[in-house]
Amino acid sequence: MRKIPASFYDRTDVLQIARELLGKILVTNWNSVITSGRIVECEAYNGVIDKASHAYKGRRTARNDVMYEKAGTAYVYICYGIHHLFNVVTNKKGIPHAILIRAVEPVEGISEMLKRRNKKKPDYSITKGPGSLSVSLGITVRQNGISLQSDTIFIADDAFIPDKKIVGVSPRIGVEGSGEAAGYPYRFFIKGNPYVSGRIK
DNA sequence: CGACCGATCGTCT
DNA sequence: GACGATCGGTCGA
Repeated sequence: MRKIPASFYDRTDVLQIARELLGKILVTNWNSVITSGRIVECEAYNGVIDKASHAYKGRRTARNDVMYEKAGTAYVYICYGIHHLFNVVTNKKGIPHAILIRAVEPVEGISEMLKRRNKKKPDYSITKGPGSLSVSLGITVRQNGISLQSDTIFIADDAFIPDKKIVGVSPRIGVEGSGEAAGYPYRFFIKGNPYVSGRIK
């Protein structure tokens, strides 16, 4: 199990990177409390030409500034006032590509996740959906802008690669208002995995 | 299990 | 002043 190198994120094809993120392991380590989960669902946001992206038409504000950072930076923002959504920045500095991690399957630290979620027993909702996984892994906007080469939050590769046959592709969730972009097949997920959010599994 | 709906507040217009 | 890259509870089947 090794930390994914910066070169993994520093590529031009955000769709390809999103596809390859499936099966990788998102790890957080706060004061030696480790929680991790295997990525089973993510969505690509294709920069300035993607109407569903925060950086559509080169939009740049205090919130999305980190999208223009170098590849392998964490972009975390608040949605609906309560939910912290974790994204990975890709491509060269100045090109605002990002991938939203939407769901993971718990690997390590499940009892800690239960504490953070205020639950007694594990169920599939514990890391299903971007807001939920952030609570379980202890991710908040405090991590916005930090490097995924750090030791507190990173993505690891344990050489597991999902078979092509079990990788599903669909339009993204929650972007109905984005015109044509709403239909783009930019969501990737592991078919049949119970932690995958949304309707299409 | 699906459909619906209210919560909640930072961000941008 | 309106609107989210959402969630969890409730209701009905």
